[in-house]
Amino acid sequence: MVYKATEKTKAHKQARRLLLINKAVSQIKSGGFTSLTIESLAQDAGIAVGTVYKYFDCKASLCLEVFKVATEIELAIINDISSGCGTPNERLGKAITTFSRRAIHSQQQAFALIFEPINPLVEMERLNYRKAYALIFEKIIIEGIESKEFIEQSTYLAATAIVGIIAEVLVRPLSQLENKYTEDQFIEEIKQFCLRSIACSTPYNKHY
Amino acid sequence: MVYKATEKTKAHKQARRLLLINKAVSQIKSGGFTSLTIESLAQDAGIAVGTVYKYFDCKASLCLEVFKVATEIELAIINDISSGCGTPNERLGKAITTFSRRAIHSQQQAFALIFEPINPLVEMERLNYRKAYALIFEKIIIEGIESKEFIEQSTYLAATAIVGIIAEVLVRPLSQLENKYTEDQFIEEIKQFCLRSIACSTPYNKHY
Amino acid sequence: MVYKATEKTKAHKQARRLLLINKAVSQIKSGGFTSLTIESLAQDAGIAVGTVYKYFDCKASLCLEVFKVATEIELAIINDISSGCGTPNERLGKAITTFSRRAIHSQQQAFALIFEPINPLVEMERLNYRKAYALIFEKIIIEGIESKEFIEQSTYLAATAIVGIIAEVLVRPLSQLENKYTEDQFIEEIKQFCLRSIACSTPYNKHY
Amino acid sequence: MVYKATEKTKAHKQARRLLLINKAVSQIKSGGFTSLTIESLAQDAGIAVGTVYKYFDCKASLCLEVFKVATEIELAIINDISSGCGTPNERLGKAITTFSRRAIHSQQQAFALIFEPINPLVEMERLNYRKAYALIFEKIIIEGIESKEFIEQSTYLAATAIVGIIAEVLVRPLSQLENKYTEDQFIEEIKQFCLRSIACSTPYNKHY
DNA sequence: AATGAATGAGCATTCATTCAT
DNA sequence: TATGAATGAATGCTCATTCAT
Repeated sequence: MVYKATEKTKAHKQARRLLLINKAVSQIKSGGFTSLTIESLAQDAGIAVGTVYKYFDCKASLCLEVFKVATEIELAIINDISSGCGTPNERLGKAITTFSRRAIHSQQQAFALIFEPINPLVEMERLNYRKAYALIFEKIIIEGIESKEFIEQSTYLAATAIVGIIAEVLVRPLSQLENKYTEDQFIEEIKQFCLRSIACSTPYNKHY
Repeated sequence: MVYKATEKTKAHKQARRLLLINKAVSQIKSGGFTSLTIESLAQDAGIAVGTVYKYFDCKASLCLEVFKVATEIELAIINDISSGCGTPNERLGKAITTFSRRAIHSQQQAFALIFEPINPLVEMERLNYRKAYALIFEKIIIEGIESKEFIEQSTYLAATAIVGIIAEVLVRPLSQLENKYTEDQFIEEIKQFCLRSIACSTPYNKHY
Repeated sequence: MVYKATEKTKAHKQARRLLLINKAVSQIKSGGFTSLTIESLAQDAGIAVGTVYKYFDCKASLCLEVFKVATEIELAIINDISSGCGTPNERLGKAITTFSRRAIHSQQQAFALIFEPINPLVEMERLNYRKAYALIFEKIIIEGIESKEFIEQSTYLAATAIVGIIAEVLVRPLSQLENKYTEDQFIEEIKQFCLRSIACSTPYNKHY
Repeated sequence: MVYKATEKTKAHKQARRLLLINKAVSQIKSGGFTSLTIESLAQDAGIAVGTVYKYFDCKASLCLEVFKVATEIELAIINDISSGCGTPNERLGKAITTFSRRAIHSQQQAFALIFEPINPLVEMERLNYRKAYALIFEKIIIEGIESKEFIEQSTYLAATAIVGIIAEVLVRPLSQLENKYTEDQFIEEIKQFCLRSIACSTPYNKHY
């Protein structure tokens, strides 16, 4: 009986945690981590300020959880694409375009997850997240190297560079795209840039 | 006489401004813009809080000034290298390695100048600064395309990508390098990655 | 149960608000709005600075509230007298003497409410307050004109003038009365001055 | 020789004082005493901040001087009119309309001189200024009482009330006139209101 | 377990006044 | 005498965290 009650309690507690995290994710989606305060979160979740501290030690660890959940969703999406069928070249291209498109369409969230300084705890986790991303890209790159589709290179650098390019080109401006290109054209450009470097494929039939 | 006095005064004032800016730069070098408060700056410079406001309207414009001074130093260095002699390939390579090396050695400052959100005024200036960087790289890239050393491509994307790669790989971690590589090796890797994409040169005699 | 708790909480919150407002009123009574600072108020109420902001958005809205509460008390008193029985002449006379007496006895508060510049929000409210005052006086004046007790005239001007006279004669000096007259005599003078103008009644049996 | 030099110096000093006072008057004309700072005044006069303190002990006494000069100009104008020829009724009427017109046309200055809280020193002087005004009005009123044009009354109250009415009706709103009346009509109304009370003259041929 | 009121350190900014040159 | 750079106390406001109920 007691055990069961505890079980129930635990489940309830976990549900509350998730609710809080989801609400927090919503907040960072629209205003970044800056807009996330304990008070606004509590209000949003319909609970008291003090209650938040029953589920999270302090704001830093709340942010950490929020960061983890949000990034894991992104990671899973990219991971799915990467594990799909197709040549490494195709799969890497798809991963890059997907990542790019998501970055454009959730620019504020992408900015928060990739750039926004939050606290040392999160910064450390961000390194892990970047590593995870890199690992996904790296896996494809390694396969491509093995199949001779890609040239020999530092897979760590290549994977990290992809993130850097997309972040710099699409996320950090937190603004409009160059209107010289459509979204599709721009994403295609980015893909080509990355693949030229990794696959060392000379592009043809492209005119600027 | 009066003229001289004014001259002297102006020089003195400019000297004090510079002192403050330098002290501020020191602060952002070790703790980023976050650690820069008017009080800490005043204390650091051995003056009163109110005195800071004799030299700067408000904190926002102080930050702007600090940002400008620090970035202009960086820009000038890269610009010098870019305008030197050598083929576009050589010059772009040199620019990339120089930028990389400086980023590694003043990581906290590089982070502050490239990433740290400060205030809208600085963010606008940052766009200019990024454009200036891109323009330097773009100039070489355009020359390279004209001399057929580089392939046809979006020079805007290429230039921006360079900044993104270096930022992501070297600056954002705000941490140690992968110990697999020496600093020199890593920088060489970055250069190769960028040049492969821009010059589409197949690397040879490289072993990983 | 929950409902009750909310009720209680609300009542408590309202009580605290009132406490703060009352403390603030006390402060303006002795030193005007100038002497009212968030810190002094907090200290006076025995709470922390931050707590004040649980009850009021900002200092401006606190001042507005304080202003409203204090003026509404004054308005209600004058209004009661004005709606009482008696001829317009009698009622207007009573309203003027009551207003005068209160102005004398809470000179600093009267000054704060009528003259002291505070902030745009309060200035706007002050216009409303003056309008409300004028309306009370105007209502009696209009009745008096209808009953031919008062002559035809600009009721707006007449009502405003009453406030002006009392303010100038009793409030603004922020000092002692002419010792030539007793308080009662002086108030009687003011009443006669106003009524002569409004009712155009030639006074008789008065000796100076 | 020394004596002469001192003379010259004194004259020079006096000239500087006047320059400063005039500049200060200009400032309060456009922005009230609030806008008058030692720094803005020094800049306006083309001298150093510290120099201002060679001519005035402190800001309070500067304000006092400025207040005195500005009010004395106003007083002189009203005084001229009051000492002119005509019956007391005519002269009082003229004084009231002149005062009113000046108040409307220099509302900001009128506000500063009549209402704006500055400092205890000035507040005391303001009482003198009001007394001076009252004295001018009083003189006419006393003459009118002697000539039986005006009824017996407290001349102090009557004189003060005039100031109060004009201040309340024209100055304090620091805004537009009721658009029901033209400026001339409104001033005429005010005159009539005052004269009805003081001269106890039943107005005729007026329609509202 | 939940509440939510209370905390208080921390920061940008203003301006009359001083004093060494 | 004139300068003007320097002073520093004072104030409104924020928000993560605590704790009595």
